[in-house]
Amino acid sequence: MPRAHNSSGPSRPSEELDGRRAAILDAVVAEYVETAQPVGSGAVARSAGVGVSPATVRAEMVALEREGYLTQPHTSAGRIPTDAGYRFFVDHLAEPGVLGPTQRSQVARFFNHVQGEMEEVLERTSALLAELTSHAAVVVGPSHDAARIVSAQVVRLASRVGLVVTVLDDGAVEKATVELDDDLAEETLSVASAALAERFVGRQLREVRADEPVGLDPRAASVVTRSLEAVSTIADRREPEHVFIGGSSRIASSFDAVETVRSVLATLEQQLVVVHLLNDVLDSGLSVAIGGEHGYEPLASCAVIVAPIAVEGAPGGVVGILGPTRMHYPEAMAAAEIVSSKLSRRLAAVRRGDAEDEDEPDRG
Amino acid sequence: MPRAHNSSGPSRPSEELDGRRAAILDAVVAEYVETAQPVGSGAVARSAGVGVSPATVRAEMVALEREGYLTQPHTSAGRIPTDAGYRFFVDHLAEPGVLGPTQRSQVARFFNHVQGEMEEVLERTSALLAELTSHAAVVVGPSHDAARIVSAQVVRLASRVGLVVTVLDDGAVEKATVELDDDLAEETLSVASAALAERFVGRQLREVRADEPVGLDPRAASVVTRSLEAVSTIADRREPEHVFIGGSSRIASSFDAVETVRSVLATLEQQLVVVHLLNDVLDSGLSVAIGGEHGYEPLASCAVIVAPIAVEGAPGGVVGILGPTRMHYPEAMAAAEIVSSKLSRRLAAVRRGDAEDEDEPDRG
DNA sequence: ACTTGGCACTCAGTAGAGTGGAGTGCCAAC
DNA sequence: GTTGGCACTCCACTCTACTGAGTGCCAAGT
Repeated sequence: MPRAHNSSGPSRPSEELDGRRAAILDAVVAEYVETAQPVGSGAVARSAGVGVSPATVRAEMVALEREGYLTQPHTSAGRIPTDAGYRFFVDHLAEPGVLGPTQRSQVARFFNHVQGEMEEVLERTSALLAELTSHAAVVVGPSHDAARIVSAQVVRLASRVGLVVTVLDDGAVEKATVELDDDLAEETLSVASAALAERFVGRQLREVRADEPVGLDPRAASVVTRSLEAVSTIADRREPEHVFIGGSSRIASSFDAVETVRSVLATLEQQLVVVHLLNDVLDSGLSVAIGGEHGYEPLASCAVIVAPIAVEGAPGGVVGILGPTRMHYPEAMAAAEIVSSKLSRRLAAVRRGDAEDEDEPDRG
Repeated sequence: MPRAHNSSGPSRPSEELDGRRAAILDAVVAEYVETAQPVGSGAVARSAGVGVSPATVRAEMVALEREGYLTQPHTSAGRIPTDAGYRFFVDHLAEPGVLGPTQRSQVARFFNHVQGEMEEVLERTSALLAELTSHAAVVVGPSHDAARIVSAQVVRLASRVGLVVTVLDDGAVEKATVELDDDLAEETLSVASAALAERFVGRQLREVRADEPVGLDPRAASVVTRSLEAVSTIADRREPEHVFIGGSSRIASSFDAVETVRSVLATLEQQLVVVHLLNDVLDSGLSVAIGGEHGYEPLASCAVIVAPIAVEGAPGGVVGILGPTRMHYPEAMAAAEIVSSKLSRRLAAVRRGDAEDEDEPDRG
């Protein structure tokens, strides 16, 4: 968690940098994030919190560069933070971000008014987070891994087409088409449906495996067998989570190299990769992965912010922000934080069967 | 439908341009699509099918510019086709495109091997079309407007949470959560479920309206009422079609102005807009909308190619390609054509309950 | 009556020179 | 240890000149 930086005071305990260098790094990051221009010693010396002359700043900047926190695009230019520089900033310098009142009320309004099934809520949440931060946002829903089947049936769609529909206790619905014999009696279908239910309910999807039903009309048994096959296939193939990506067009505004834009977008298109990325970052215990810290080459110029969703204590997915390393970290982290926590409460409330949880009025 | 152009011969009947001008326009389009550079009279004169000197070409180009088919970036540059120029090219000059053998076998292999529910097939089809054309691709699934409910039930997810699940005869499944009274008996739920089924089955989703159930245990009646409400809400809100967009990252490669990329991507994010766009183009009877022809400002530098999906004669959605106006129209149109027709057959086969329709082996 | 080669002209693009200025590293003085 | 001074570097910008692709026009040719 970020700690407050000492903007003026005496030396503050720090893992690697004395107070002055830290303040200079802080100033460089702040300035560079704002202007996107290399920051010179003059600007740093002018900035509040650094009470020394440009010459002194220069000497310190040389040290910061030697230690890997800053870099120079060319000899006679100012400095730019390296990934390590941003990392130090995030870990030791950044004050906890706060959202503006407009944004806060936007979040409150959203969660007070949003309705619909979980998928829709997650989708719209990703759009909200993108809007809040002006970056691309990702929301990964809770895993269905542990969900149990509460209902299973097979219904007829057309004379030779049936649909197996299973409902999971987390609200997910899975379906699979099965071929039916042409002259299958309605009654036989009901028998098969009942047999399916008996066999499925209470189990997890992936526990469903093909076996030979016994003691059934052979025609019904055939339907059951096919249904089992179909369901076990989808259980194998299905992705365990739903991924929703919002605001990916904002990637275009974040980078000026069109090739970077393309490769980042291409990566976002691979939803599986995105899920893995977020989970990797989460597993590593970080809330931010900067530049190369996650091992994903095409996203080397991106920073990823994650915040876990927790539904009643259990991990329930993750929200993420994907932007350039030159990013307003505190604000973005605050946004991820508040959205994930609100979303967590929301999902828990839905699961408990509460109506709306009006904890905060939306003013504004 | 495109007709063959006369690459050398005598005057061919044309709506607006005599053979030579048409040939020149053809050459300009072909060259510009290839090189992205303004095309000069020299290059045109050199190109096959135009047997005149650069001076003559220049004179004709002045005419073509006056008539609105060509434009000049600046005085001493070559010419670029206008939207009208592309339009004439598509309508009168372009030879019907053919896909390369690699692409053809790619399509065949795809449709022979793809499996899963319709949503998955559509999603992957959009990726296929994007891959084939190197442009963004859109697939809009069949409308659910006419679908009838074949099954409806309410199941319990948690003590106070129920889920209404309706299955439509086109294979779609809709769901809506309902709040349950805390101590609702299992049996009452079954009664409500049965009542729901009785009331729903055979109707369309939007025909479901709240009314007072009679002759029921009041607690079951309350469940039914709430379920009716929930379902009629989703019937109102739901989008009538599923939209799948593939390869949107390719937008980044198509334009060099980053602002164009951003605005096109932002438009693609609004799925509803995309559906309307495609349907508008389809309704206008075109298979291609170039530049400003569709009225969508942010896509003014794009061309849209559409091909309807027809399932057993009825309209069943649409596939689309979104790229820059400077595009290989014949090939893209051919790709849209073949994918939509294969997809149409595929969907019809699923509906009939056929297994796989192996009409063409995949060679290579 | 077209077509064509010739010709003067236009103008984007490039290369080179020059300049300004932001920023640096170093050093001597404080 | 800090600072002002200073020489230096080098990007960014401007200005100029030049090239060359391409044009429009016109008079001569078929």
